[in-house]
Amino acid sequence: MHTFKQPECNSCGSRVSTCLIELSTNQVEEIAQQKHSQLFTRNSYVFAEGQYPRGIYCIHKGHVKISKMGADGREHIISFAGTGHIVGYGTLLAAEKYNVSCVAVQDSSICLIPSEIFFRNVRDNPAMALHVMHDISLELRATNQRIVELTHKPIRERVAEALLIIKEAFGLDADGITLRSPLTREEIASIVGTAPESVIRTLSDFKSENLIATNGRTIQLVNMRALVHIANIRD
Amino acid sequence: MHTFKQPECNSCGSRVSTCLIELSTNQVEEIAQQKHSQLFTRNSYVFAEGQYPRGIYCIHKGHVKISKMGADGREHIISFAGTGHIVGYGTLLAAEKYNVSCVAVQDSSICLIPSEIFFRNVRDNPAMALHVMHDISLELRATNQRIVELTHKPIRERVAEALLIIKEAFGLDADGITLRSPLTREEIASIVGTAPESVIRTLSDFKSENLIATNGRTIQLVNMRALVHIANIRD
DNA sequence: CTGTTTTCCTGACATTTGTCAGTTGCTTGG
DNA sequence: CCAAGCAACTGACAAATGTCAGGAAAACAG
Repeated sequence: MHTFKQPECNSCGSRVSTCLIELSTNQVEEIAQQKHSQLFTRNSYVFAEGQYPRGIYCIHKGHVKISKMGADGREHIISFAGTGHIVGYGTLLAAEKYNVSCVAVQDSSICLIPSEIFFRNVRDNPAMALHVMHDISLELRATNQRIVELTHKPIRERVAEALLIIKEAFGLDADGITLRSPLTREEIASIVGTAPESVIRTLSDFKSENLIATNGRTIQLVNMRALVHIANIRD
Repeated sequence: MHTFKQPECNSCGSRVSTCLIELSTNQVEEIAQQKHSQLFTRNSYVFAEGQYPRGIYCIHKGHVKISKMGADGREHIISFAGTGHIVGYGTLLAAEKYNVSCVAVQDSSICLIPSEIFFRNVRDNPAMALHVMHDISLELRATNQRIVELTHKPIRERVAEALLIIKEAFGLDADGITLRSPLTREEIASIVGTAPESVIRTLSDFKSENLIATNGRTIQLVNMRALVHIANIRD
């Protein structure tokens, strides 16, 4: 978690997949000079609930989870972000302490862009401002969706959906079925909002129905179509 | 639900409690001329899931619920908005169909501000843009909070919390304890994310513990401090 | 490679919550 | 003001999920 060779902003995925696409070459150059880059190992905190934001975080390489402590002391994973994504602008714009934590789930290289330069660009650049609003609004939509799913779907459906969420976030191996995910069963339970045992049991069911195969922590999606059907998505 | 005497923008609460506070007198005047005002009776839709947004809605007087259909066909109430609030800008900025519905829970007078004029002001007025971002970010925070509460708290805690949410949204009568709420037990269940019977049972418990009193649909918060404690809020 | 630790998995059981049926009591519209 | 309809409430039961304990397997550090 110490400073290392700085990633290049010009070749960074965040340049093309986020609101930073609205900036000129000069403006990106300015960010490149002011950013702070760090390597985060698995399970180390990028930021934590209760801290004050100091800027926004560009994920140059790797994956993080956005999570939050429940009243029962159990973690809930709200979402994932990976290479080329930006996290943390919501809280910065709300001018509040973080109410979620951001934790690396793989060794990840992540840059902090200080608040000041972010705000300046948002204020001076309407296209960037609209882009940010657009992204936050999409996040809000996804979160609303999630509320209803977590509240009204039985565990079997939610576990199937969690597998699809993991696939979206981490992708598949070359074989086209093996999840590229470092997540433990407990972390999957934190997506689903249940106990690890319930996840394990449901995965065992899926296995005996030949919908998935497992090999230690690794999961293979054998019958994706059936999983989509079970997940009962209608969006 | 037909056109009627137009409310005055200049004396409207939305002028002072929302992003519209950032606009000049002239700009407000322009909105006043372009807005469409309607009276919505209880249970009538302001907008519905799946429709395309045509602008943002200022609640001049009344209350609405923001809700969403669950996969099980049951309604889930995500939030409330009342006099002086604006709803619907998230979806407009996301440039998507509504993924939530907005329904009047009381007879309400609500104005539609067309997309075009809203976007023009957001684009030309950085202060307004920042204000909008701020508000959406707060909404996102609240929604994240809600996810964890709904997923990790038992029904008793969630019902207590729902009573406090209703108090925040609708306020109390002059006696300082009677909820000014038109909500049915089923609607409360839709906040809590459970069956109406479970809500009724929990309310009966609260009643026998002298935390609340009821009179038909009406609820009185007799021991607020205890309810806050049961709700287990830590924010 | 090997021992140690963590995670995965299973079974039995307790608890919570949902469902169904039926009664009572508001409340609302003619 | 009265009647019809809807909402509130209760009890008994079923189903889903959480909890606890223990063994097997995998991951990891040295």
